[in-house]
Amino acid sequence: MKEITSQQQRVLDCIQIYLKKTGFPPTRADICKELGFKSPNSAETHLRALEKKGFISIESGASRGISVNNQNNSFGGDEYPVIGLVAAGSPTLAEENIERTINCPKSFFESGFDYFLKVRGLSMKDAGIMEDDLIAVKKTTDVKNGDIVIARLDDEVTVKFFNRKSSNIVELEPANEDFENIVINLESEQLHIQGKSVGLLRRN
Amino acid sequence: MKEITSQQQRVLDCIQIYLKKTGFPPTRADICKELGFKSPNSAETHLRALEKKGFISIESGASRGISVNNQNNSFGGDEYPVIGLVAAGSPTLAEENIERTINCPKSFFESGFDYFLKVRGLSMKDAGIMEDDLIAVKKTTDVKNGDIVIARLDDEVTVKFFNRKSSNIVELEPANEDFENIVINLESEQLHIQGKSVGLLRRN
DNA sequence: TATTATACTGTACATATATTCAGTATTTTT
DNA sequence: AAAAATACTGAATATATGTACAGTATAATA
Repeated sequence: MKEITSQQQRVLDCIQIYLKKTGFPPTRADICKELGFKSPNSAETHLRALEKKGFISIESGASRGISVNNQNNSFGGDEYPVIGLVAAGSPTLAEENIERTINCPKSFFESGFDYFLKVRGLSMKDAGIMEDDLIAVKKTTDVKNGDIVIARLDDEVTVKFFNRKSSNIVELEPANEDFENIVINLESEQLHIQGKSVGLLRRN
Repeated sequence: MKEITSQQQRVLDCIQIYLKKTGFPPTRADICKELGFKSPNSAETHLRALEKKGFISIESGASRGISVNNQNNSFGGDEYPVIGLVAAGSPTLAEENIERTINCPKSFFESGFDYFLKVRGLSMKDAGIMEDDLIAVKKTTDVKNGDIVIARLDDEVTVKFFNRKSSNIVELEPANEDFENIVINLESEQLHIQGKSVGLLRRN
């Protein structure tokens, strides 16, 4: 699959958005209307280019005969990034990088979520969170005591139970007796709550 | 949503199969060809009936302007049953009943799977399997030592590690020191392997 | 019993739509 | 420097397609 240009990407996005919204592909005219082109041939040439590069297939003669060549053909689903968490045991340097993506229906985890976090270490073992498990993370700062949160301390990211002791004191509690609580004084230390766990995915 | 007739169901199925295969909805003529109708109006009237009953929406004037009204709009996915496992701790009566279904892409768990099993009890706690977790089960009798299997003994179903000690002796091992191994002599007792775990889903 | 819904065939037609041809201009590749 | 790809406008056209109209027949409903 060759390189896609920015305009071709716009057209491809347009097709997928239209598909999601209406349930069927757009016509050349629809694409023009959406992207501001004034000739249906503008859409046509982009479609031919996208077909040539393998991003879409076009059924000749059929109206709206465009299909997006997704390897995993799950429409309605979305690609969610899997972010690697380097050492969740005692938190070390947080090197967040997208390892890959997983196609998963939007509504798969009840309250919606933003990405998967790959777990390292066993600090949350007793909460049933094992090494290489994927935690479905919803980005939010609205967390309650007892929530499993993804927290950042300086450059270190960790997964722990959240427990606010007082207005200034927060404890991050592991679920493994081999690990110790992390006590944070908000006056002297910065705590960034990146989100909370809304689910878990494990693949053997 | 009113009752659907068998013929209307055939048309609805036809639309969804066509969508899955081509990526775009069928024309009236396509439906006729698929179901053996000789007049496009046959398809038309069925479509109108399906629209009236709320199963589909039709964009007036647009070719192939059919969209299926799926509450969870995830095409390409499938409905997988969730089966309740009554007490996985020390195995009790296996009352298998479909609690509900979950829409999930077919390829979500690598080797494919057949249903979700809802876990009761904490006998597999140290393997990261907690109460109410959903185990993705692949139906198979081909299990190796160390696999997490779904096994039936008489009318009791349980989830345990599989460990064949000899040709006649199988041990089912929990992952929780509060529980004890189940030793089965295949000569005197019947062991049915229903399948093995290929993944796990947890929703908070 | 009259009415409505279901389940079709068959014909016809306006229009929605793909697609080709003729240009223009810029950028990238060879 | 020539060729090919990109990125468009604008007009024209064959056909793909929705949709209405005219029938026929049976089952379900009021």
